[in-house]
Amino acid sequence: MQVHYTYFPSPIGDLLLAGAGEQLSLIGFPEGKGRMRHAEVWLPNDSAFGEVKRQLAAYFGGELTCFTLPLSPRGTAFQQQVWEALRTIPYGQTRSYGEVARQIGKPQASRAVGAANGRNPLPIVIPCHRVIGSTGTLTGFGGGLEAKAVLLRLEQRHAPFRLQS
Amino acid sequence: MQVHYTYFPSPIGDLLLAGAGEQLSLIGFPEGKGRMRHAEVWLPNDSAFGEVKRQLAAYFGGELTCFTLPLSPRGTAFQQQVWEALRTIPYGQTRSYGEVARQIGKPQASRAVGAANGRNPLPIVIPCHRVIGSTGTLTGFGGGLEAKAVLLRLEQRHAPFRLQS
DNA sequence: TTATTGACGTCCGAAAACGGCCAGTACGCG
DNA sequence: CGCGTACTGGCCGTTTTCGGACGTCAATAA
Repeated sequence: MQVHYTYFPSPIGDLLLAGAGEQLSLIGFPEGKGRMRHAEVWLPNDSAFGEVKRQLAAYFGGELTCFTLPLSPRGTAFQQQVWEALRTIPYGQTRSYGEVARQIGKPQASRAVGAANGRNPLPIVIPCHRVIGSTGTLTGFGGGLEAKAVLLRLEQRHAPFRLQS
Repeated sequence: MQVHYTYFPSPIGDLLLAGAGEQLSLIGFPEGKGRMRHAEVWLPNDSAFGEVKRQLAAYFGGELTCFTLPLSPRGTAFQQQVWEALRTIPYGQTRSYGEVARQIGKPQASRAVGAANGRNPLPIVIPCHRVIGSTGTLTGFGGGLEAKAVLLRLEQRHAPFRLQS
C-alpha cells in the first residue's frame, strides 16, 4: 500500500495529512507519534487532499461546522464503533466518556472508550476533542490539552445555538 | 497477497506446493500443519509450479542432486540465516545441529537451530532432513522420522561420491 | 470529601515456557 | 576396559502468557 502525505498549517500547529488516494487515513500532530501501519511507501505530495485542506481552513475560520470528507480510519471493530459515535456529537457540544460508552451499548466501557479515543487517527475531523471527563476536566488529547481547549473555545464561539450560558 | 497451490504425489506422501507466482513459499506434508500467514487468498491451480514438480520428480528419481528454483521463504533474520546454511549442505551428506550453529557463527545456538529447522517452510528443497543429532540420531522431521529416513537413504544410494562406507 | 473497587478493550514490555541440542558425567554390563 | 544408555545443566530464538497502564466512571466505604 502506498500513501501520499502533505502538511496543513493550523492555529494549533502543522498538521500531517496522509492517506491513499483521496481517502484520508491519518491526521498527525507536530509532536504526535501518529502511527500508520500497513503503509509501506510514503510519498510527499502537496497537491493532495485539497478538499481536506479547504474544509480544515473553513473549520478553523469558524465557517464550517460539519466535515463531509471520505474517511478510511483503520482500527478494531470496537474502535470503529467508538469513532462512529464520536461523529454524532454536534459541533459546539461535549460528551463524557461514559456517555459515549452508553451510546454504543457498553455502559461499563468508559475506560476503553478513553483508550479508543486516544487512538483516533483523524482528530478534529472525528471530533474526539468533544469528549471530556464527567466532571468537566479535559483529561487528555493527542495534540496536547491546550490544543483541545483551543478547539473547544473555537466551537463555543461559533456554535449556531448557545444552549446554556 | 494471493497464493496459488497444487499437490505433488511423492514417495513420502502428497506434497502441498504453494506460493505467489512462480515463487515457491511453502511445501506442506499431508499431515503437516504448515502455516502460511500473510496469505489472504488461496487459489487451487494445478498448472502452477511446473518446474518445481519437474525437479521434485527428478529428485525422487535420484537424478537430481541440486535444486535450482526461485524460492521466497518467510522468516526471521535468524531463520533465514539457518535456512541459507542448510542449502550449503551437499546432497548425500549430513551435518549436526551444532555444526550448523557453528557455521552461522553462533556455536551455542544449536538448539535454536533445531527450532528454526522445524519451521523450515520448504522441506526437501531446503534440505533440513540432512541435519541430524550429533550422535547420529534423526531426532525429528516435519513429515515424520520415517520420511526423513527415506530421504536420507535415497540420497545415500545416489550420492555421486561415497565418502565413507 | 476523599479513597477504593471493579468493569472495558487494547497495547506493550517482561517473563516464562517450549522446542528436531549437546557436552559432560555416571552407571551398568560384558 | 569399551560401549551404550540415561540423566543433567546450560544454551538459544521464538511464541505464549501475563500484568500493567492507559484520555473513565459510578457505586461504595471511611
